[in-house]
Amino acid sequence: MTSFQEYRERLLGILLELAPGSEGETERSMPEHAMDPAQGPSEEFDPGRGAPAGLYPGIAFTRPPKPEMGDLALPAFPIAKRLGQPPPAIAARWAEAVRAELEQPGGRLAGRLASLDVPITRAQPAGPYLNITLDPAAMARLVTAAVVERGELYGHAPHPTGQTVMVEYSSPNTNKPLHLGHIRNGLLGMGISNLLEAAGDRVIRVSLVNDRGIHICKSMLAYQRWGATAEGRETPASTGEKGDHFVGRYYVLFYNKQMEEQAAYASAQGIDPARFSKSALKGITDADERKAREAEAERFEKAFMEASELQAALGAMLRSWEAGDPDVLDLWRTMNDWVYEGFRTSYDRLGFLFDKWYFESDTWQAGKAEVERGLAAGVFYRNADGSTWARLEPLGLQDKVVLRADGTTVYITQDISTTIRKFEDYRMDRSLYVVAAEQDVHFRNLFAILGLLGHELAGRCAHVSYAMINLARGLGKLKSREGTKVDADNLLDDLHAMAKAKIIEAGHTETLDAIDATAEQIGQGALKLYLLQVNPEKTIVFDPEQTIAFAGDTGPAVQYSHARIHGIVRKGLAAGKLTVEELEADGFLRADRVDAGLLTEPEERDVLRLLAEFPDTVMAAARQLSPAPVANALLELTKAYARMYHQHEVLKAEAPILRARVQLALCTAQVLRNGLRLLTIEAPERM
RNA sequence: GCGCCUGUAGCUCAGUUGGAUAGAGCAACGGAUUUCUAAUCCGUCGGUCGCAGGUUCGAUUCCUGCCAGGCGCGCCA
Repeated sequence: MTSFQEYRERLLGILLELAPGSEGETERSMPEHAMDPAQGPSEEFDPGRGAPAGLYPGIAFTRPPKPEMGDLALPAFPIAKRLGQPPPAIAARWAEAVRAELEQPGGRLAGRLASLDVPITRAQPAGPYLNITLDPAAMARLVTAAVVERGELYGHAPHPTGQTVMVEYSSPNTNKPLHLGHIRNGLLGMGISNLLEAAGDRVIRVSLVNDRGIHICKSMLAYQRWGATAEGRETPASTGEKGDHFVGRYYVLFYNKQMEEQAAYASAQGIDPARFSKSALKGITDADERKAREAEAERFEKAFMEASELQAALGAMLRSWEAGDPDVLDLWRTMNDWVYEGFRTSYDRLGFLFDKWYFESDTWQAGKAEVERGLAAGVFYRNADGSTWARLEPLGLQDKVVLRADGTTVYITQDISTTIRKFEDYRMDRSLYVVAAEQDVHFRNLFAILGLLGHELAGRCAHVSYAMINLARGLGKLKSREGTKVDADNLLDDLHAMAKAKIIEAGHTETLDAIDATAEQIGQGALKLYLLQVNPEKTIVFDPEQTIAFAGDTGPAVQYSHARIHGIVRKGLAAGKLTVEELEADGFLRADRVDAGLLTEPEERDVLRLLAEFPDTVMAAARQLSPAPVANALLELTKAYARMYHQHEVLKAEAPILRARVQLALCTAQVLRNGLRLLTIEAPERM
């Protein structure tokens, strides 16, 4: 069984042998690319390797701009450059050589061209390109057979790479519920993990929970002070809230109380805090004046923090926690358990999976030991005030605190030891951190510090950065404490309701026995494909009303195509156009009942081409560590399929064509399903 | 001020290690089908690829500078 990719590589090799100048030029062209030390490191982690390294490295098939020009194109530029001749002349000579071989199969290549699974029917020069047209019937047979044979693995690399990659994502805080930003993060993490697996890597999915630190103490302190009701302390069970929302409410409460405290402090000092608001600062046009005001704001903030009773209590609580105070630890465990229960519910709903959970509370102390090592090694130094710093200036970064003056750890301290722990646990070849771009500097610092400490693993770590989601209409950044976040659970509920309303409106309630399950799949499909079709480095502007839609380039449109294909098969069976005996267990038609060679309509060939290229897209996406190419390929396939079935009726066609079209539809459904699964989106069979 | 990211049609985005005439969706307008599920299809309209240089046979893509927006430059995480 040959895949289109294997076929194409074989064809490329043969065509290059027929290229002008190939006999004399090969020896000279080999060495310069054969050993390029600069390529070494990137090669090691490149999941999409296997590009044809022929006689002319760097030459590869492209696609002609119009289908009638051919199926594949080779640019003649590299050869033209080497031979010092104009590209069109090269292309013309090349095409002539290919034609001669086609007409006399016993020639130079001993009939290799003629023995290909898919014969060439035309080789034509077009300007600087050699355009190749393939036999459509053979092409259709090859592509459908590949999809049928590989089934749910179509798009996956045929061989494992032997590489193990860890992907960390989600990484929530235990004091606030998940918001839209976490969904983007989780989708990227899941998508990248799925893609690397498809490329043949072994992937370990981990979540690192931020379950300790001064910010966690905020919800704890708030609960300790204001969590009592007449009936005693309230709990998620007593209020009926989801655990993470319950704790998040106390986090917001702390914030609000501290704002009150700040207002009181300001008025006692005779200061108007409105002077320091974002809008007030923005309103100052004079640069010097604004700088002065910002400095003033900073001084005020610092003075308040020093005077704040809440801040002092927070610091005391953190020290108690680090000292192992049983009461504080008890409260901490109780509240964290509430949060985890809430998280579990949300992750299950979204389909996010993890192989391993790391908790900063388990690793932070080992970070202190690493700090001691760094001090001993002279890569860290202690400041006069007692704080400990990593010397990063020689590396072009700024020195970084690794231990506070009071001896407590900071964020990066525990990340040092967590990273080491991860490598001890899994000995992976590579460790990826899917974390927002706000933390670019943090990861540069982290990897630099690990390197300074002499850890070889530093070179195996990489930060997969992505941009944040902004809200349309000036709602601002998705931060939870201001209360302007887009809460994940609420958003999913809204989408579910919208999808359900649409099902009811369309009158599909009678054919659907699981309306709620389907509505959930569609609502999530809309959100997930919307978020995944844009490249990670791009900021997403989120407008719930305008951007989550069910028509056009959307998840539901992809799901709809998938559902309709199943509808056609159901209808074909019901109408006696197809029989159950013809269907294999995997859902495809039996090979001896189908001749895909009958699929020669232009719209059918468009679909076949996209099916053929799907594995390329998956590999490219894995290489780019971005699910976006897959999302966009699915949308393209969906549109091509919709055009096709609109123009060429399946069930009313003559029996042989009917079966060929059903098989093509089934292949399309398979690829849509495979792609959607890479994106953590479900593919309903009815909607 | 310094660093990173982004800038493509009115809006939201694609654009495959630099390749042929830069593509979708939405919106607007006009059409198709008493359906193989209208969550569909066809057509029209819409572009100085932020600006200016440079490298190249060839630049939306690579380099430099500038402009605009975002993020970061915490003993927060």
